[in-house]
Amino acid sequence: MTGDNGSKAQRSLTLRDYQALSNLRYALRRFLAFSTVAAQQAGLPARQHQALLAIKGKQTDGPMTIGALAERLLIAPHSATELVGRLVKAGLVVRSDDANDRRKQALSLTDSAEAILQSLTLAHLHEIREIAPVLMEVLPALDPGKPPPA
Amino acid sequence: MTGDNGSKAQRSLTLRDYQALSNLRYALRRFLAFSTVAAQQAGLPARQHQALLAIKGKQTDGPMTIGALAERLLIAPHSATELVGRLVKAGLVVRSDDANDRRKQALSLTDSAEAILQSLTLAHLHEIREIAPVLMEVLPALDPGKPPPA
DNA sequence: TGCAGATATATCGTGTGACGACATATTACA
DNA sequence: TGTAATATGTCGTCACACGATATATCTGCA
Repeated sequence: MTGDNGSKAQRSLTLRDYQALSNLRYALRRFLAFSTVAAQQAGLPARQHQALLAIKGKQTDGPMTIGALAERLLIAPHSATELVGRLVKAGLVVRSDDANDRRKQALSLTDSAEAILQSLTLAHLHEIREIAPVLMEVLPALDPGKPPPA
Repeated sequence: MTGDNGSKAQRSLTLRDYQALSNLRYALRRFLAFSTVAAQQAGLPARQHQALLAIKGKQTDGPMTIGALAERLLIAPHSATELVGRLVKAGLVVRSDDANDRRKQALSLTDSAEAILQSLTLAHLHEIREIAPVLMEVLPALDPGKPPPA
């Protein structure tokens, strides 16, 4: 095989395309690494922080459930079960039976979780103000239809 | 007085702030999930794909080394050693001794890796054109100095 | 009304991959 | 030259997500 697969046009890929994509991944990694470190300094694993944020930032009506959390975090429902189990054990989340559908578990944050999440969210907003310009710069470089403003 | 809350004003967080941050994380998770699935369909663990991209997209002169790869991927050097070991075993990367500093290992992609990476990069560029508008929309919502267009 | 299937959550064993601790090889420099 | 610093490698361990499976609850339809 020659690696020329013919099913898609590939002439357009230049070294700069690879570099731009690599730079995007690097920027994302740095943001995620910042987030991970910030969460761990606050005493919780990154996944647990994301879960708290997803519970707090729920958009639709009604309480957050295990299943909805799984969808938001893009993990399997039973993985969300385990994650929530760790959060409950850490005193950050409380489960309560949903009155309408007793299969469901309504999730809510404890005061402790609210305090930690507020602090972490402030830090993240600050960090995002640092990296947003980087993203705004690297994203257009990846779209040949919209080259960066000259 | 022009602007005001640019650096120190710590206005209290509203529910919208949490929602905006939650939405950003969700968008990032979807992109990373897309990337993971695409890589696995190409027969590669996500980390190995990222390593290939980092090697291919190297910006500075000279060959990629284990240590430079570790810095780019934000992992410990000995983790990069293990990662490269898996890549070599998979026939995607070749090590060669650096002539100038024999402690270093010069890394290069095999033809097979080049082909896979090209295909994956095309798919990623296409996906980014889909999600870039989402990011462009959610990012300003996180910066109080630049609220989103009503 | 009753029961099969769907839905929601929970449990257990497994596997991947990063890390800490430690080891080895090479280079830099006092 | 000897000693610290740098670069890479090895091994044991651990967290966490998953697949397979189990249980509880709800829904629809005969």
